[in-house]
Amino acid sequence: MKNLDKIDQIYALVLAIPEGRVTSYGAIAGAINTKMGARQVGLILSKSHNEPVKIPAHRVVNRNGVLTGKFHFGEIDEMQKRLEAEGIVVENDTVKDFKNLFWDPIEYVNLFC
DNA sequence: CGGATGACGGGTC
DNA sequence: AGACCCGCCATCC
Repeated sequence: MKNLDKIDQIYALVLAIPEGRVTSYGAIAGAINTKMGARQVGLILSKSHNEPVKIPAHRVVNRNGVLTGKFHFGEIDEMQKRLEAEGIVVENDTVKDFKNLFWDPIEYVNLFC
């Protein structure tokens, strides 16, 4: 993890999010040893669609469980459809039962220490 | 080089 | 609960 570029660390964590679970931008930023904030994580993910590797960026929402990145998936409801395809209930652009579906990336990082 | 911008978050009221 | 402000920093003119 340490030798990877910050962007690769973000990608690695997002790729590690299990199906049917979600996390937040701030949680990812906090799990990585970086001075970057949650905002930068969102900025990186906004470009992730150009990457050769498929990044499940739809599993990343903001701290309130709101699908703030929905405008970057082409179709306006593409993000929501991908989440619902994994069994996640989305109501009014917000992940239902977000607190319970939340996947903390810090636990994943700790496995490699 | 500097100001504006943004898939954010924490704090305050 | 919800509106608001302010710090954050990579990126883009």
